[in-house]
Amino acid sequence: MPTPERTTTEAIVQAGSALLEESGPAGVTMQAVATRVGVRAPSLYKRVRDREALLQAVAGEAADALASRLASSDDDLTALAAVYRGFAHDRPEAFRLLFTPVAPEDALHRASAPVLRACAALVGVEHALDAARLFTAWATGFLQMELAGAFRLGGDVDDAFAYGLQAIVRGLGSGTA
Amino acid sequence: MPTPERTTTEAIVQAGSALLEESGPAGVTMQAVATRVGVRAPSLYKRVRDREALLQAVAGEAADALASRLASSDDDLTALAAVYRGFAHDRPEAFRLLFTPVAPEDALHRASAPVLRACAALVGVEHALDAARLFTAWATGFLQMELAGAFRLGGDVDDAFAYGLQAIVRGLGSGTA
DNA sequence: ACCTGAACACCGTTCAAGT
DNA sequence: ACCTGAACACCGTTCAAGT
Repeated sequence: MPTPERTTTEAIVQAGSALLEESGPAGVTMQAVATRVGVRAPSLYKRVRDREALLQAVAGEAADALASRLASSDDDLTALAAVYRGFAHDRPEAFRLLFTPVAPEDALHRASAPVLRACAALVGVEHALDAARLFTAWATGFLQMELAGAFRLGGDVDDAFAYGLQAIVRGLGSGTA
Repeated sequence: MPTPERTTTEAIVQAGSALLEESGPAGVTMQAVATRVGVRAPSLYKRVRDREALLQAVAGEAADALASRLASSDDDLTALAAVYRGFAHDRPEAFRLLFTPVAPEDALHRASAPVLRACAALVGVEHALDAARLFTAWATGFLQMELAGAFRLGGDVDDAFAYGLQAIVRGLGSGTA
């Protein structure tokens, strides 16, 4: 006799995301997720291959959320940088997860279209990809350092972010080739 | 009756580093480390508070190794970038560990003196810290993306690295304030 | 004084048995 | 057709007992 479904993949992924922000990656145990969706741990395996697949799904959802925020931003690097930083502040653990081997390989890629457009406008289509990689690498590294507390000693973090962004835009704008 | 010591903290940390590169963070189990130094797992707790402290020590050793490489490099951003990238390629897992919450807070800080000197020469002492943060953030983000395979699609990675470095040096060199 | 086996708590995962 | 208790393998950690 069929049994009604007591949870959904979506609810599981959402529980995983919530636990991730509350307790970090180690807090995302199958048991904690199961409890949160009102089921026993073995039942999760009906919807999710294993814990790694669950974390991948959480990373995928985060990538989509980031992509959607970036897509509704202005297409210039200053606005995109602010949106990117806002996401990292709102969901620091998910942001970190995106740059982990567990993340789907194309996680970043999905979010990169607006950055590519902004870069093309600044340096031309020919160097847009290199420029986007420069911008993304800087922003990602900066935010990870900020989240890790690497900027505790000296200086204002907001100022350092603005300084870096300006220098990059300057460097890209004055490109020779 | 005293028993001779059958291992040392140094051997334990070195075993941890080797296992980290061979099998990633999950491969650094207390049992695997113990086996590698010829002892049983519980004995490790004589030298190391717990697994997290062991990983911290591994991260600390990696930070020292990186600092030592950077210290014997030329004090210009191009040379430092190449050394930084070389370290990330030689010890990718240790490099990743350095930007993880487990890393000692001052891990990066220890390696930053040469970068600060190079930046001071380029933009003056007043903006050396902001410039060093720009450079370090870019290099770190770029290398993490490279290690994660985020550059699989299109373009030459070496070229993208050189392009980014040039744009940053250009942007820093043409600073206004 | 250091090392170890045994034990405990906890986790991921499987599977036969329930409904 | 989905859910669950029971079981297994594995891991981190503690501790009394060995030498």
